[in-house]
Amino acid sequence: MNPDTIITRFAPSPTGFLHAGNYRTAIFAYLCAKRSPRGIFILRIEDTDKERSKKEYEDNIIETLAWLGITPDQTFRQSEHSGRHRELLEKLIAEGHAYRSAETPTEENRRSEVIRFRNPNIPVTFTDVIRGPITMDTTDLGDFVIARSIDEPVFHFAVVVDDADEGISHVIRGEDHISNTPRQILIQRALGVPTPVYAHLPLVFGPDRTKLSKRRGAKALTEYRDLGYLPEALINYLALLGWHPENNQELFSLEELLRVFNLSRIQKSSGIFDETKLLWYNAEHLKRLSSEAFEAVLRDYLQREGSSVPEYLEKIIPLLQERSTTLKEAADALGNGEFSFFREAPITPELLIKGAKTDAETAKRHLVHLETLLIDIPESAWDAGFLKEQLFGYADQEGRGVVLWPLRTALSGKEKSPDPFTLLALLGKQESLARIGKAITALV
RNA sequence: GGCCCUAUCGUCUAAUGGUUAGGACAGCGCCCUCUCACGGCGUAAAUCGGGGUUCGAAUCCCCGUAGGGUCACCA
Repeated sequence: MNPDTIITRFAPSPTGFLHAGNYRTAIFAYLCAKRSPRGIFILRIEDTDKERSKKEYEDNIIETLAWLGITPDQTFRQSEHSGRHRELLEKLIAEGHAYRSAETPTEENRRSEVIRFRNPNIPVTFTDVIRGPITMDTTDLGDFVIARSIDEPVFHFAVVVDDADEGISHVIRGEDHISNTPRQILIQRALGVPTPVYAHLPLVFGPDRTKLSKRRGAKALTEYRDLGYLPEALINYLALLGWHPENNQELFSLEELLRVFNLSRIQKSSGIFDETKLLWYNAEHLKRLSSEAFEAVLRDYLQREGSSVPEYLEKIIPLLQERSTTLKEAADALGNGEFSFFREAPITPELLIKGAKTDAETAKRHLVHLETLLIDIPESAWDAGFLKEQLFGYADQEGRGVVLWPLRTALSGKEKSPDPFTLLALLGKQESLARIGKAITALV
């Protein structure tokens, strides 16, 4: 094995939906492994807690990782290794590093016998890549439990065995595991397996500065997909929450991250998950897409949400792309929002003059004049640029607001919309003239 | 409480003994503009406190303080 090859794992327990902080850990572990030659990233489902582990959660983890594009090279389930756990447990007992211990069953702990580790009661020092050397006295751990029975290893024992068997070179996990590390090192020494490199990531908190949790409104990551976020945006945001490149670059694709990511630039202090900044990343990544790619992801999104795809979608893709910060926003704009002008333009005399600061008579006069100008423009020349050329002189001369506001509202039926030239081009000559005619009538 | 970790604008962060403490998001203002969005420009905003060390400290050391983690037959 190449000594530069890094093998990392993401080892969630399928006992609930994972939040952004968990996936940030996965992203860092993935980047760390994949930056090295032939690096391997392993997904290990830690399902030793049989009561609380659920298939539903496991599926969600796999689905989310796939959506993010963080593909594991191998996937294990910890329960698959139970034979190996038992074997090493027996070895430890035979060698005197562990022993069967008689217990008095209590309300919570029903067993009358468990397997305990014979604690040498020594200080253990390990070097964390992010924090430097950390020393802890293991004495107060006592002879801790490593298995509920010979066939039911506890987390601390199972991780050590699996990490060793899978050849994990770097353990990248949350800071909440720092105090677990010394006892795991004790087990490693008893087993005679190497101690991996440890990198304990700072935690991610919610805006209320408390640990991210479902209870406090933290979303399962798939909810962001449903809200119209791009996986690229989540990856980019999460990677830069607690890590920073050497320059000021903010926008990264996964491939770009793979080129510059480095464990040594990870922050020591915990960060706060900021949805506002995530939204900005999403808007930026949406803008970076080619219009073909944008259309494709939007169609996917509409399909997944069960929304209909309007026949004019293709025409307004550029507008949608520029104006949307999420795919949901684009979908909403398409449905009943600012782009519904494609279906209908409900006008009232009030709307037609509202922002023009003029009276109905004047607005009508301008619309009539514009109508005569437009009638002469052939369909073959009917594009936004040319239309603006033809009409802008008049608007400039008469007052832009007083001319353009009635025109724009006549076409869109809305106070807020794209500019009138874009609208004319989008609607086509026939529909545009029909709407202008309607507006003129309304102003009588 | 014991043990452990952490501490720069509201948020994410840069600056590894010498900078007017830099950037980004959000905020605010201005410009562009018929409206909305985009875009451009600008503005405000921080080294937790106290002691050292040093010619010089955001940076190194100590003590406080604050926040967090962990003390399971959960992971």
